[in-house]
Amino acid sequence: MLTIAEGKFRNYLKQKGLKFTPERQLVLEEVFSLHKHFEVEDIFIRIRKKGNHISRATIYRTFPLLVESGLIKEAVHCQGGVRFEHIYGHEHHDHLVCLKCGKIIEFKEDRIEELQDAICKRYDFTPVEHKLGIRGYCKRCR
Amino acid sequence: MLTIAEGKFRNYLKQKGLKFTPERQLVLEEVFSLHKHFEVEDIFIRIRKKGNHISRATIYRTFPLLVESGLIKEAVHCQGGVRFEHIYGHEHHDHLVCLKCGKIIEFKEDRIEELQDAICKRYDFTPVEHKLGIRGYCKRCR
DNA sequence: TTGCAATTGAGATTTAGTTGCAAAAAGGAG
DNA sequence: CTCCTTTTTGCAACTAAATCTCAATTGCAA
Repeated sequence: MLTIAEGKFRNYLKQKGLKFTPERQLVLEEVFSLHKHFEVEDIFIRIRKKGNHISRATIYRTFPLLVESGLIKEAVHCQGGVRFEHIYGHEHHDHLVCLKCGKIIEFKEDRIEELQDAICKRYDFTPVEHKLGIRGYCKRCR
Repeated sequence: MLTIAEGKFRNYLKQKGLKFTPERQLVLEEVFSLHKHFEVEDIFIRIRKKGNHISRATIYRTFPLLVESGLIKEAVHCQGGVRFEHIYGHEHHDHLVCLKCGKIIEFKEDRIEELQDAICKRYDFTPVEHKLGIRGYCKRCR
């Protein structure tokens, strides 16, 4: 899984004339060791905790490359910070966000794609991606 | 239109024990003189251009009140900054965002509400609002 | 092995937004 | 209308997130 992602990343870098450095590898590994939404700071702290050295600037510079290469993307914009999530190895999904406890429920609903196509046809628009976020209250916070 | 919005705002403020000040009126007027997405800085500049004085801090403090009172809301999270749009006097709609030119097309599609209800039922979730943003290319940028 | 373009880290810088505080003003009570 | 309490304002200082600068370093292709 990580190996395949690494391959994808290496290809992307090579094709852009960029280099696969130890720092970029650290970021990639850390990103794929998590299985939930994460932000720059999470990755920074985890790499440092393991005793490896990296600067925040490097992580900030690496994230856009991971996005560009199709491995991660900006997640639903929830509370405050910018959060990311994996794309690679995950089906597309959307989010329910609880306004009280902040819990995020992921869901999958194929009819959204159908709707997207119908709407885009109406406006002569070529879709690349969509993000649907439903905010409200989960059953425990209601 | 503005008068009614002002009434709503006055009611909200009174009910919270807050005051309707000339500065808040300026912000309200400026916000409702625009008919598209806007951000704090836009409002600041427009008020200053008209020769009125106001500080950025006051606008930053007023926006949450306008949101709380149901007059405006944070719009689709497009490129960079936080943008707002009117709620009052506008039906709910969602957005197509062109990745190249940044153009925003608003659309209305009732089936999204139906889908939302079906999904929320599935997860025992009580929806308050949703935001659907479709990113892609408009017909001129394709 | 060499050379050059890309990369890194550290800190400076930018940008967006928030906060503390003293002076000013809204607006209800009398 | 005046008084009094509470809120509001503006300014400047501050914070946090992200970006940039630049010298030193390093990958990697030839």
